[in-house]
Order: sequence, then structure tokens, then C-alpha cells
Amino acid sequence: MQRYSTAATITPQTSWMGSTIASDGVRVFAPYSPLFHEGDTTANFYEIVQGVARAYKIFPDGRRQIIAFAFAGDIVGFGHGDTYRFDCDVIAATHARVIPRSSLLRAMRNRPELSEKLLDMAAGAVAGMQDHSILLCRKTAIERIAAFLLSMADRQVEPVTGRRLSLPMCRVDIADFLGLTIETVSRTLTKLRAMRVIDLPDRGCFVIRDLGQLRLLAESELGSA
Amino acid sequence: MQRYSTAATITPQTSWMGSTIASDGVRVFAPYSPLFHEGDTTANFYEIVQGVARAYKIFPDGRRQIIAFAFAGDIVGFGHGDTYRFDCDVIAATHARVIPRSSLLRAMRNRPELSEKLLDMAAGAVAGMQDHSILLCRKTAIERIAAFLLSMADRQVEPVTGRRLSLPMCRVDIADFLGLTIETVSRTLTKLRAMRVIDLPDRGCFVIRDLGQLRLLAESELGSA
DNA sequence: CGTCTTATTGAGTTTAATCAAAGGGTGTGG
DNA sequence: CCACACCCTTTGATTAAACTCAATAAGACG
Repeated sequence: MQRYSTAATITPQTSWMGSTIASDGVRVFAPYSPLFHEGDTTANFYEIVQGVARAYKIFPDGRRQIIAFAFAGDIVGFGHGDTYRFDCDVIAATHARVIPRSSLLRAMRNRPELSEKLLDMAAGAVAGMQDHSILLCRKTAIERIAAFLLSMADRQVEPVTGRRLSLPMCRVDIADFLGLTIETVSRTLTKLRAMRVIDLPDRGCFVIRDLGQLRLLAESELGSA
Repeated sequence: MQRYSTAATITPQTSWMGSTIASDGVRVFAPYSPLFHEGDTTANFYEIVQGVARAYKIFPDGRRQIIAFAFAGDIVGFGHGDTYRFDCDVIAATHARVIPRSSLLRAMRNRPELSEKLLDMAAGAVAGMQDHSILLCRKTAIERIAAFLLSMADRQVEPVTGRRLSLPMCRVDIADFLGLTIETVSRTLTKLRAMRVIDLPDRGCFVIRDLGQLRLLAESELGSA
């Protein structure tokens, strides 16, 4: 198990299940605490306010597939039907707004146009999964890593200071998301650094040195360089 | 391009864009005629009544990913937002009920509970994509083919006569769906036949000879046999 | 019957997984 | 404050799986 320091809290009011709850429904989750488990009754949706969550499935043979990482602004737990279809936890101290399922269903009944919005959101999720499928089955290790780093860069809410970007998940999480082993992830990152496309100054962050090249690699319009 | 014989029609009334339309909104599409293209404005949803459709994306470098096959009872074109997110055509003479998008949106406004159903459908689509992702990135060729054949068997609406099952798509379609090459698909099918797990009596069909073994292979609880 | 398309089979290559070991940073305890 | 231990990461060598290139075989259709 992972050690972690005490999570910072904002306007704390009550403590519940290892998280701290504020008046606006935002709770603070300590690193590696769960949002929900596969099979649980769908009680809440979670809007990530700050931090990172990961959604994943674990298989009988021990293989794990990370389905998605959720960053600020993303909503998780939505579109599962009556029970959650995967496990979800946070990989850093994370502020998440807890939205009871019942309140969303009520809102849907009152405002039909909301339903269309939610359907569009679901459509977006499907489209994202489709793109990710293609990444998983059609791209090489370097293409996957390049595409992954680009998507991390695109999703940084904080201003891109200099170009030092946060990479909050560990290698095994990246591997399980991209369908690679940690060795291949590590080797590929080293290769990209050797190619002067990225830099890896510290654990938990990376720097893009040649954005154009990274894009070319991600799009696989470039075989070698 | 593909050649095809003239499609059979049911209660034909008018002809439009290469398809025949019946009074209940069911059109008959000739093999390899499109339902819609990526980027088109979302005008209709299509409920497959009989036949098979395929949804796919084509990439700049020529790679193609088949996202899904749709059989009788499946609805395609749904959950795309304002424009279709992939191409869709039929691979055999196919009867499809054309549902105008506007009529569905109207129905959603009148009957909010319908929205929840549609959301559940979308959730199911997301779950299906997730499972397929895992298949694509975690499973070996033999596991993918076994899982694919099982899903084909499960989706046969027609009574499973003897166990002779329809396999309506060609090898390249299977390959592009499973993230393999046609050579690997062919070799793997041959291997399964040699293992006495399936039979391949004719083009366009297959027979399950050992369902238990096929299930074991698909679940990858069995490495070799 | 001949041509064209699709499928199968074979040989060699490439990629990433696996097995194995060493390096580096963090935190704890002496 | 320093040393040790642990975990995560990197690097190396080998193996296995699927891809590529190439040729042959089998159907479908005119």
C-alpha cells in the first residue's frame, strides 16, 4: 500500500469515510482512497474539482486495465446504470463534488433539455473510448506514450509554466492504461528523452521540448527519427 | 469495390438513395451501401431489423478500425451528438428501421423516463466499448478470435441449427475489428479447427464443436491445449 | 473456362513481453 | 545527521507473439 501525507482540506465541515466534506458538496479524498467499487449500487456521481482519479477493472487473472483518468472538470460514476461498472479511486489528494444520483434523475425529469446534454456527454464518453480502443490496438509503444503525454498536456488546467507539466500517475498506472508493461513505458520515455522530444526532470512531471515532433509521433505519421 | 447481387425487398413502396422503403419505416439496404458517414449531420438512427451493419473509422494513414458490428435489434447512429462520429454501412442485404432524430428528441421531451432508458443504453455502449478495449489490448490472437466467435454465436437470432452459425463478415473485417492482420485471423481460425474446437465448413459460416473449450480460450484461463 | 477476389500457408523480421538485476529517492530508525 | 530499507524506476538479455512480405489455393462470377 501507498503512504501519503495528510490531505489539505477546503472549508471542512464534517468527516465521512476518510474524506472531508464541505458545504457545497465538495469532499476531499486522501490519496488512494476509493470513490466507489465495481458492483456497488450507483449512489453518486463525482465531479472532480481538483486532483486526479482513476477508473479501472481488475480481472480474475490479476490483469488490470485502467479505463480512464479523470481530472478537474471531469465527472465519473455517470452512465453506469444501477451498479458501478468499474472501480474508481483517487491517486492524489483530490477534491470532488458529490452529486447524488437521485438529484440528477429529478433534475432530468424537470428539465428534459438536460437529458440531451447528458446524452451528449455519454456520446462523448463513447467517442473517447473508441479513440482509446484504436490507440490500444493499432499504435506502437512510442505512439501510445506520445499520445498519452499530449493528452496529459492538453488536460493541464494550471497554466503551462514554461512547459513543466504534471504527470501525477506512476509508471504502472501508465502501463495499465496504455496496455503496456512498466518496462516498455520506462524504455519508451527514456527513448523520447534521448530523442530530445521530452525531458523528465523529476518524478511526477515532464517537459515537452519539441511539441511538433511529439505530435508527429503520436499521429504515427513518423515511423522513426 | 465490392460486387453484390440485387437485394431482396419487403413490401416495397418507394426507392430512395439505393434503398427501398416500406410503410413502417423499414428500408432495405443493398450490401455495402452506407447508412451514414462520419461528419454528416445526425439525421436518423437506424434499428437493424435483419442483416448486419458495421461501424468504422478510417485513419489518414489508411488504417481502419471497425468499432462494432450491428445485428438485428441493435440501434446505430445513436449517441453521436450533432454529427456522426464514424462511418457505417451494411455488409449484407439489410433491413433497417429509420428513426428520425427529431422524433426521438420529441419523444424524450414528452416522456422523461425514456431519457433514462436511453442513458442506460448509452451506458451499455460504454461498457461494451470498455470490454472491447480490454480485449484489444490484453488478449492474445487466439483469445480474441475465441471471444469473437462466442459473441457471434450469442448474437445469432436465428435458431442455432445444429450449431452451424453465420459469420457474415470477411476476414479483413474480423481483422480490423479485433486489431489483427488477416493472416493472423486466418492462421488462428485454422489452429482452432486443428484443435477440434470449431469447424469451417463453408465461407460465411462456422460451427462450434467444443463450446467449453472455446469459452476457456476466450477467458484466457487456458494458455495452450 | 478463365479471371478476379478472398483466404490460406510459409519464411523471416520486428515489437514488446518476460525474466533478471541494478540504480535512485524517500522515509525511518539508529 | 547518517545509514539502511523499501519502493519505484531504469536498464539489460532473452523469448514469444504477431506483423510483413511472398506465394499458393479456393471460390465467385462472368
